[in-house]
Amino acid sequence: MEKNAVRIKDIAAKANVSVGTVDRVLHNRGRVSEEVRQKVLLMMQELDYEPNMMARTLGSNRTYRLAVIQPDHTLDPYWQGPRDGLDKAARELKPYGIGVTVYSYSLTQVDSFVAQATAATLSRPDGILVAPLFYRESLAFFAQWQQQGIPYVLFNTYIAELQPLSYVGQDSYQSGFLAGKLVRFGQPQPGTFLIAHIAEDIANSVHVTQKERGFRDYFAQLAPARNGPAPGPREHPDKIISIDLPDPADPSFARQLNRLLDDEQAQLRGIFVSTSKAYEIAPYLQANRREDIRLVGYDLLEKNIHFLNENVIDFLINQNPKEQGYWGIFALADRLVFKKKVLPLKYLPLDIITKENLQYYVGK
Amino acid sequence: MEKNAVRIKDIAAKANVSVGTVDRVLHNRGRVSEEVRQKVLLMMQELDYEPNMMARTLGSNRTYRLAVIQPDHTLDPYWQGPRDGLDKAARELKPYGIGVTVYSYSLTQVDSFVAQATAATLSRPDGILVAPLFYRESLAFFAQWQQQGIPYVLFNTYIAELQPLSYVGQDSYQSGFLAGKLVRFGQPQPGTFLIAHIAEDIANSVHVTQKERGFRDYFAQLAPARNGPAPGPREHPDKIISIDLPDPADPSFARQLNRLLDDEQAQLRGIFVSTSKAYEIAPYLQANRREDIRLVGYDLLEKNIHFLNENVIDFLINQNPKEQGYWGIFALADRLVFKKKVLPLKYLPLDIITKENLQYYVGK
DNA sequence: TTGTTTGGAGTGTGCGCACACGCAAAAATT
DNA sequence: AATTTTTGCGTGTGCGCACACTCCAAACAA
Repeated sequence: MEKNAVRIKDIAAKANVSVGTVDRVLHNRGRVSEEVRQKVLLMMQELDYEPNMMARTLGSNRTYRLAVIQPDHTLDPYWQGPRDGLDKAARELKPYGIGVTVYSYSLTQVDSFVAQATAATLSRPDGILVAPLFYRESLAFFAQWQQQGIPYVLFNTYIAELQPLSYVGQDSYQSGFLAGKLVRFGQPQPGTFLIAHIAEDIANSVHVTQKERGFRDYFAQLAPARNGPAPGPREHPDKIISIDLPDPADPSFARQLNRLLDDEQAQLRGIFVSTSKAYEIAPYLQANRREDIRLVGYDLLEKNIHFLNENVIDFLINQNPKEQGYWGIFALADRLVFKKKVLPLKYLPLDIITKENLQYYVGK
Repeated sequence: MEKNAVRIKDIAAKANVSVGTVDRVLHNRGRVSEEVRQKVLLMMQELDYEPNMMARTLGSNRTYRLAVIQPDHTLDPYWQGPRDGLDKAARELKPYGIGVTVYSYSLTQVDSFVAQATAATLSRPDGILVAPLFYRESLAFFAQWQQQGIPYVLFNTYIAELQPLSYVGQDSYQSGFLAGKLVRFGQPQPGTFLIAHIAEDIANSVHVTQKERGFRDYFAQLAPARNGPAPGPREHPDKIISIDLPDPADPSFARQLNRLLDDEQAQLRGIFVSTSKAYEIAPYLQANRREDIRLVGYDLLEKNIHFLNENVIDFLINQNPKEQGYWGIFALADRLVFKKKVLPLKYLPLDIITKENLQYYVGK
C-alpha cells in the first residue's frame, strides 16, 4: 500500500511539465497557459491525485489563528464541556499550525458578550467559533465577519439569519420533541406536563423557544386524528403548561415551584427543564417524595448525575457539549487547512441518559 | 503559536551534540556514551520535546500492514457497520503508512474462522484486529500472536483470557442490564419477560451469555430488600424466561414463538432480543396486534428501523458497530505509529434509540 | 610495529510539498 | 528597432525527521 500514492512529481511527469507548473495550477497562482493548465488538471484527475497533507503543512509554514467566543466556563459548569472539546481539538490540530484563543463572556451580561466579540474581531483571526446566546447582539457581528470574509461557525445555538460556515449542535426542536416522549412514556393516565425555564431571557433566546415548541408538538401529534379509523386505547387530553422561573436564589423561585407542586387538581405528572439546571428542581421533588412526577433535563453535570442516581431525575438528554467544541474547531480546520467542504449543519445525537448507561458517557 | 515547537535540532544545540546523536538516543540505536545519553535525555525533558509526527512519517518511509478478522458483511448486515468504520479509519491513516487487509469468515462456520485467522497470521501483519465470535477456537490464535509479539485488538466480543492490547466494544453485561430497564420501565404491573436468542450457539458465545446475566440481574436488584424499611409501592415478582430460537427459516421458529405469544397465563409484557435480529420477532407481534408487549433489541439495521418507526420495536440499543471498527484500527495505530499508550478497555456508549432520536444516529 | 576492530560522534540525502527566484521568449511600449 | 514589460515555465531551498553514511580516535590483535 501507499507505494501507489500519487505525488505532484508524477503528475508533472505525465503532463510533461515541471513540478513548479503543477504547483501553480494547484494553487491558482496564474502564470500558466490555459492549454497546459487543462492538461495538468486532466492528469490530476486521471491519476486521482490527493495532496499529502503532512507534506503540505510541513512545507508551508503557514499558521492559522482561531478565535472562540463562548460563555465563561468558571461561571456555569455546562461550559466546561465545550471548553474541553475545543482544547482537545486544539491539541490535535497544533501540528497543523492551528492556534486557538478563547474569549469568554458572562452568560448574564450582554455587554460582556459585545466586548469579547469585539476583541475577537479586532484580533483579526482566520476563523471564528461562537456560541451566540444573545440573538439580537450577535447579528451585527455576523454581518461584519461575513463582510471581512472571515469564516465563522456557530455552536450550541442555531441562528440561521446570516449563513454561517456551519452549525454544530443539537436540533433544539427535536430535542424538545424527544423530551416530550421521555416525560410521557409509559404513563397510562393523562395529566399535566410542565416545561420549566430557569433564569432565561426567553425573548432573546431562540434555542429555548424551539425546545418548547418541540415539546408541545410531541403532545399535539399524540392526540388521535379526529376521523381516525379507531381511536387509540387511550385519549390524550394532556395539559401542557410552561413557567418562567427566576434565578433559584430568588425567594420567588421556591414560592412559585411549591405552588405548582401543591396543586392537587393539576395532576402534575412530569417536568421538563429546558436547560442543564434540572438539579435546581430536583431537591423540591425529593423533599416532597414526589416519585410520581417524572423529571427530564439536560446534560451530565455533577449535580444532575447525583439526582439521576437517586432516581429523582429520570432521564437526561446529553447535549454533547464536549463534541460541540471539538467539531466546531474541526469545521474551521476542515475549511482552512484541509480545504474540505464543510456541511452547513452538523447535528449531534440526542443521547438519552439513564442511571444504567450513564457511566459510558461521563468521561467521553 | 507553533513557533515554539521544539525540534531535535534545538535539543542537539542545547546538549552540544549533533542531531545524529539525538536521533540515536531517541531511537535507542546505541553508539552513544551513557554520559551524553543522559544529557540529551535531560534536555529533551527540559524542552518538553514532542516529535513532529508529520515529519516523522514523511521522513521514514515505513509502512504498517494491519489484518482484520471479522464475519463477512455480505452474509449479515450488522457487519457492514464495523466494515464502514474500519474503512474510514484506513482512509484517515493511509497517509501515515497504514494499510488494512480484511479477512472475512462465515458467522456460522467455525472452520472458516480458523481458515481466515490462519491466513491472516501467515501474512505476518504488524497488528491484528479481530472479532472473536468463536470462543474456543480463538484462544490458540491469541497465544500464537502473543508469542510472535504481534499486537492484537479485540472488538465486539470481549475475551479476557490472553490479554489483548485492547478491547473495543460494549460492556455486554451492562448492556443486558440496560435492556432490563428499558423493557421494564413504566410498566405498572408485574409480568413475564422473555430474553430471546436467535440462532446462537450460546455455549460458545461469551458475549450473549453476559447480556443475559445483566438482564436477569436488573430484575434481581429491582426486588425490594427482604428486611428493607418499607417495601416499595409495588412488588416485583416478575418472571424471567429465556428461549433459544433456531434459524427463523426453520418452521419450529414460528411454532415456538407462537406458543409463547398465545399463552394467556404467562402475562408476557416484554421481549429482549439478544442480538440485532429483533426484526425477526417484530412481525409476529405486529400480526397479532400485541402492542402490549414491549420489544427491545439491538442495532440500527434497516429492518429494525422499520419496526421502530411502526412502534412495534420500542427501543433499540446501538452497539456502535461503526465506531468499533474505527477505534479498533486506531488502537493499533496508536500503538504502532504514534507510540501512545493504549487503554486496555475502550467501552463504547450504550446508546438508547427511539423513534424520536433515531435520525441522528443513522448516518453517524 | 602495523593493521583491524569498535565505540562515539557528525554529515548528507530524501520524504512530498510550498514558495521564492531565475530566465527565456513573447508581447507591449516607446 | 530598441526597450521594457509580461507571460510561461523550470530550479532550488527548506520544513522536521529517519537513516545510511562517513570520519576519527582509541583499544586491540598480529
